[in-house]
Parts: sequence; structure tokens; C-alpha cells
Amino acid sequence: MPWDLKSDRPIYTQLIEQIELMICSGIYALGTKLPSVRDLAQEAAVNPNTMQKALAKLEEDGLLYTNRTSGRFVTEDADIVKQVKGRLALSQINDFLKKMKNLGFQNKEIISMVENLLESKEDDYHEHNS
Amino acid sequence: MPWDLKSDRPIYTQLIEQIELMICSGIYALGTKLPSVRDLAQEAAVNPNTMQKALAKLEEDGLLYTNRTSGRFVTEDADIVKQVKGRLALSQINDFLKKMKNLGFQNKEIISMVENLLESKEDDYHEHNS
Amino acid sequence: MPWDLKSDRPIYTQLIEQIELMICSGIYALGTKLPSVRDLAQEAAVNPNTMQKALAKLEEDGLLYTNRTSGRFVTEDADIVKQVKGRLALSQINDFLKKMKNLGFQNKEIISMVENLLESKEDDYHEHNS
Amino acid sequence: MPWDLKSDRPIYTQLIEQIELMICSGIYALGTKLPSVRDLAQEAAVNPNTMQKALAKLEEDGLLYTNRTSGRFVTEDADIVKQVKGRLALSQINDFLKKMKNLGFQNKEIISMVENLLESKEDDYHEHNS
DNA sequence: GTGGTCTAGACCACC
DNA sequence: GTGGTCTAGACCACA
Repeated sequence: MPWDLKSDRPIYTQLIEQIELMICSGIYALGTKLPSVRDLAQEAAVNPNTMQKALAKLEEDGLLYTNRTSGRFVTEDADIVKQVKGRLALSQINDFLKKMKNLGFQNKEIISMVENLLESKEDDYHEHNS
Repeated sequence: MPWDLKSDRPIYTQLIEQIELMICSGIYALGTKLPSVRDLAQEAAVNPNTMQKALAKLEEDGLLYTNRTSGRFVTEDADIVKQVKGRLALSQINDFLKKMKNLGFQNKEIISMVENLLESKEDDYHEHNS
Repeated sequence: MPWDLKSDRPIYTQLIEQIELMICSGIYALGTKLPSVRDLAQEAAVNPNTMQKALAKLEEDGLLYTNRTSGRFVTEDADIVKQVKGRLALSQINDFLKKMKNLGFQNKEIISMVENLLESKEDDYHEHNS
Repeated sequence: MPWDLKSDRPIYTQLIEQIELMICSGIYALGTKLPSVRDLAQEAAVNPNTMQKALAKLEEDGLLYTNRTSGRFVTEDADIVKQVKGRLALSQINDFLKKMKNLGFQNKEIISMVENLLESKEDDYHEHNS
């Protein structure tokens, strides 16, 4: 897992985003125990307090819960994860559409380009498995 | 114009991408004269040699041409621009799809989410102008 | 029994208050024999002299009496207990009203809020037992 | 304003409570500018980071808002303050009722004692102003 | 000057 | 060992 941290935004927000993504994409499955704050901090080459701040926010949002003495865990509530997943998807789509509009494409064009690309990828898939 | 340069990739490639984008999105229209290398470099807070390298590559691709006596211009060949636009769009779409797949979405879901969002934005547009 | 002692006020006054409360609430019933000073002191993690001072004051107030040969007992005079109970209640109410006034509530509001809360709790009780 | 901080609970939660109370009771009126984080911290004899944490939480709850360069202000939304006031009142009442129940009083008794005390205080008021 | 962020290092409670 | 809290001191962006 590549902890990709830029200095142009607060580190803890980037930590939040990346952990959200890891949870939504199933890298950390529901109910899984996370590494300790200190371990995560070291892994990300970040101060434990900074990591703590990120985890606290994720906990507020219900994505994590903590068992005071045994560590922090991913929520077991699939709905919350689903909801966050939706939020992340929405912002990805918005970013994408904004960029495409900037390039001067119309809605119809965008849709058809995406569809075409997806179809061609499916063809790849079929070829590789036929 | 936000010359947005990170230090994680060669500067000149980032310059290329951003100038390509400015041309494709019409900020620099077909046939327009570009500012001098020196001015562009200063504007982007970059070494003139770096800017020169970027412009040379763009020229190689046919997106710019040089008139030795009067400066550098955007190509007047709409096809070339269109082609570059297509290439940029393709990489945007690929990035986007990769991220959505990472989040665990299926092709159908992605398409329908994009369509829904585009429709809702059109509704906004109509509301604001009705 | 949580001997809850802060360091911001004399320990022995806090001991008095808590023993008064235990007697008024019936934890130590009328006529009951108390543990020895030594035991009480140990239980509260307090110097026996401090506990002795508290008990002496309670005896002065008539809430306890000493039988030199067999130990210390809670008074059997229900009236005295009732009187102390009234005094404790009065200070609780005064504290409470002071806080509510500080929050900016009027007398009528306070009364109605208390009544509403008591009613809702009774409803709970009925629900849980129906 | 007496910053009353015990060491038996996190300091920042106590700061939150006391600032909430100051806002609800009107000591800091709606729209008022608060002292700077550093000044508040010094006043409360607390590390600026601790005060910052408390203020950040109050901001999350909508009780404060911040104008990045000019300071922090009390919300101008009377509803939010009202709501918090209600929450604080509720917990005060619950604490009070719990203590009175512990003393062995019935609902009716509690109500009548509160009413009597309020009436007698009103009498005081009338006497002092007649 | 303002708020915001980050680090380093310490201490605590819990089990 | 775990998470949680606190402090001291630094740096940044903004205006």
C-alpha cells in the first residue's frame, strides 16, 4: 500500500481519504482489525498524532470503531461503507465530468466514449478467456 | 491560469500536459500566437530550458509550429487537435474507470451513475434558466 | 460503593456528605452497625483520623450514635434522617435551580420541563412492564 | 469567568462544556467575536492545542464559525443555541432527578419541593422589590 | 495578527 | 500492548 502524501493539503485529510478508499475497496474488510495507531503512523511516515486525528475523524463518521484496549476495527455496518462508497464515487464522477467538459466534450459524447471503452475492455476480457 | 506543478514527475511532461489541455480546451485557439518561451517560463516559474523542451515536444507532435521570424503558433489543423483531444480524453476515462473499479463498481453501475449525474445537472441547468 | 473524593475540598467534608447520602438513601439502614473506623478508612483509602473526624461530626448532628462497647450505629430516629434528607434535597434543588437559571430558563419552564421528563420516564416504565 | 478544570476528565471536554454554557447563558452573545485561541488558552491555563481541539468540536456542532483570518465567532443562528441549551438542560434535569431518586424521593415529592422552593424565591423577590 | 497543521515526546487508563 | 490526552514549540497561509 503506497501512502501517497503531498504537501499541498493537510496530511490528515489525505490519510482520511486513503483509508476510506482502502475500506471501500475491501483492502480492509468489514470487521477487520486495523494496525495500531503507532504502526500505521510509522508505515505512513507520519506522526502518530496526525494518524490519530485521521482515525478519530473516520470513527466520528462511523467507518471505524474502537475497542479501547484491543485496537481499532472497521465497522461491520455494510450500509455505512456503501454510503461512503457512494460519496467517493460521486466526487470521482464530478471530477471526471469537469475535466471532460473542459476538454470541450458534450454529455452525449462523454457517455458514448465511456460505453465504447467499457465494451472494448469486455472484449479484451472475452478474448483472454476464450 | 494555475500552473500546477508537482515535484513527483518531470516538470516538462507536466508542462506538456497542461499546454495540451489549454489548446484542446480552446484557451489557446487554433492559429493563435503563443507568448515567448521566456515569458511562458517566467509565468510558470520554470527554467526557460524546461519550457523549451516541452514546446519542442509539442511541435514534434504537430500541435505547434514555429515561424522562425515571428514566433510560435498553435497549429491550424483542427484534426491534430481533435486527435490529441481524443488521446487526452481516453487517458482521463481510463483513470476514471480504474478508480471506479477500485471502489468496486461494475461497468453497468458506472454507466448508470454517470448518466444519472449528467441528467441531474441538465435539470439544474433548466431550472436555473426557466 | 464509589468513594468519590476530589482534592478541591477538605476530604472529611466529602466523607460526611457521602455517608449522609448512604444513610438517607437507605444503604445504611436505621439502627445498622457501621464498619469500624479503621475499616471505613481503608475502604475509602483515607487516613483513619480523617474518617474519625467525619464520623464525629455526623454523631454531633445526631445521625450516628456510639455504643462505647459495641461500635457505631446509625440513629434509629427516623425524624433526624428525614430532616437531613430534607437538607440534602434542598441543596440539590438549589444547585439545580441555579444551573437552570444560569442557562436562562424561567421558573415556569423549569417546572414544566421537569414534569415532562418525569412523565416520559413513567411512560418508559409502563412500556417496559406491559 | 472561572475556568474550572478538574483532572478526572479530559480537559478539552470540560472546555467544551464551559464554553457551551457561556454561549447558552449569553455571556458570549450571538455573533460575538471570541478571544483568539492563544488568549483563551492562556486564560484557561491550557495548551493552545487543547483549546483548539475544544473550539474545533464546537465549530463542528455549529455553535461557532471561523473567519480564517479575523477570528472565531459565536453562531448567529439562535436555533442552534436553543437546541444546545435544551440538551444541556436535559442532562442537568436528569442528573438532578437521579440524585433525588437516590435520596428516596418520589416524583410527586420532587415536583412539589421544586415548586415550593421556586414560590418562596419569588416571595423573596417580591419582598425585596415591594 | 488570525486560525490551522505538524512533530516529538510524555503520561495515563485499561487489560 | 492498546488508544487517548496533553504539552511545548514550530511552521504555514492569509490579509
